[in-house]
Amino acid sequence: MARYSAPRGTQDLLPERIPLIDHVFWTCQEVIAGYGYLEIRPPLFEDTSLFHRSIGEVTDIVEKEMFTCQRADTSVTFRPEGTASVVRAYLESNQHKTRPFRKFWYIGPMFRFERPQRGRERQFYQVGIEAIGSHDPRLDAEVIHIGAQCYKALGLKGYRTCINTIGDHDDRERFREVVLKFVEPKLAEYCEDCRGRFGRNVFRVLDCKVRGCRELNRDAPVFLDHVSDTTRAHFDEVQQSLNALGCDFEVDKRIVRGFDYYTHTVFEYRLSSLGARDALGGGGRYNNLVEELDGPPTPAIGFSLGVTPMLLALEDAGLAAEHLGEPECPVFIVTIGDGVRLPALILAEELRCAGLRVDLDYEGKSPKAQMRSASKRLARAVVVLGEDERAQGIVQVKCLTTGKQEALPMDSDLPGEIQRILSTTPEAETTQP
RNA sequence: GUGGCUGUAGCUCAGUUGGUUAGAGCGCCUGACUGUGGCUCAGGAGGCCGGGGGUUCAAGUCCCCUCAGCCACCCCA
Repeated sequence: MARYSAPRGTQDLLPERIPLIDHVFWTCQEVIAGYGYLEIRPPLFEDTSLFHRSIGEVTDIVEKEMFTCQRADTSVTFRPEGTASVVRAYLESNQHKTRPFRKFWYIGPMFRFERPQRGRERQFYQVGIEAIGSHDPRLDAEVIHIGAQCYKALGLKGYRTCINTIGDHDDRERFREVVLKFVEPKLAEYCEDCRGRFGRNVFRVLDCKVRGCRELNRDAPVFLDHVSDTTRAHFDEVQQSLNALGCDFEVDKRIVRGFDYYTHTVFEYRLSSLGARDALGGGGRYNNLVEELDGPPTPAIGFSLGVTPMLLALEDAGLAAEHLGEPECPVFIVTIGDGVRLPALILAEELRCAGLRVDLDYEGKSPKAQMRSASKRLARAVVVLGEDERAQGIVQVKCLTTGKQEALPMDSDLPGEIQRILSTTPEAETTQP
C-alpha cells in the first residue's frame, strides 16, 4: 500500500493512457478548428466572486461544490467550468470594443467538490467552445452541431442531441408565475423534495421522477406555450438551421441546465449506455452573462464536453484499446561491458541529434535483459555496442522485426543507416495480436 | 451531503461453517553454449488480506470506526 494516494476524485494520467487522452483532445480540436474557433487559455482559478456572479448564488456549484482558497484578503476559486473565465478574458482584453464577435475554444481541467462516482470526478477535463457576440440562430445550430461532430469524429454511436429553449428572463418569470399557480394549490401532495424545490426552483418540480409527482404534473403547463413570439421564432430558426446542417436532434422540453446564466437555446448530448449520469456534454446560449460581468449587452453561446464521459464511451465501444499503450522508443542501445559506458552515452546523443528517439540501459542489466527491455519498449532496432565492437570501430545494428543483424562502421552515417533499417520494416509489429 | 455494495501480490481475482507456513493466472526478475528480444521450459522475488479498534484460545473471514472505489439519490461534464 502506498503511503499517499491521489486526493479523492482525482487520478493520475499515467504514460500508457496519455495517447488516449491526446486522441480525444486532438480529434475535438480538429473538428472545432474547422469552424474557425481559436484556442484560449485562461488561468485555472479566478476571483471567487466571478463564479458567484456568473453561475449564480443559488446553484449547487456555488453553494457547496467550489474549491476555494483564501489568502489574506483575496479569495480565489479553481474554476468549476470554463465559460466565466472566457467571458472575463474577452472583456478584460477589450474584445468587445476591438473585435466584438469572437469564437474561442478551450480545453483543460475543471474542479468541483462533488462526491465521485463513475464519470464524475473532482478534477475533470472539459473541451468547450464559446461564440461571443452574435444572436444569430444559425450560430446556435453551428455550436450544437460541432459537439455532435466531435462525438462522430471519435467514432461514437448512439448519442443523442437534445435541445430545448428556456426563453429569456421575461419568458421565465411569466412561466414561473404560471407554474407556481399550478403547483401551489396541491403543494401538500408533492414529495418532500418537491416541496423544497417549490421555493428554490419551481421548474424542477415539473420533472420530478417520483410517481406521485408525475401524476400531479400530468397536466402541467408547457413552457413553449407561454413564450414570446421572438423566443419561439428563434427556437424555430435554430431547428431549421440544424436540419440544414444535417444535424440529427430531438426536442426535450425537460432540459434545464445547472447555471443561471443560460437563456434561450439549451442542449445536451446524451448516451444512455453511460448509466444514470448519461450526459456527454451540454451547453446553451447565455445572452445576459457578458452584461452581468460588467460588459456591454452581448449575446453568446457555447458548450462544454466532458472528457471523462467521452473516455468511458470510447472504452465501452471498444474504441479505446487501440490508443492505449506506451509510445514506442524505436532505437535501443545495448551495451556490453563497462568500457562502453561513455561511448554508448555519446552514440545515443548523436543519434538523437539526428532526430531519432533513442534510449539505453541504466539498470546494469545483462545483454539478454537489455534485449528484453528493447522489445518491451517496442524498439524496432537495437544497436549493440560491446567491447569487441568498440575495438573494431563498429556497431551491430539488429532489426527487431526481421531479426537481421549487420555490422556497420562507427564512422559511417549511422543515423542514416538506422533510418534505412527502420523504414524498410514497415508496420510489422502492429499486425501482431 | 444521504443510502447501499466493495477493498486479499504490480494487475484480475480464489480463499470452504472463524482453525496451522494466504493461493492461481497474467506481469516482474533470473536461468536454459561466461555477449542477443518475442515463443517455450525451469526457478525466484513479491502480501501489516485498505487503515485503526474490538469480540475470540484463534480473525483475510464476525462487530464498530475510518479511508478509498463503485452504484443510486441530490446535482451535474
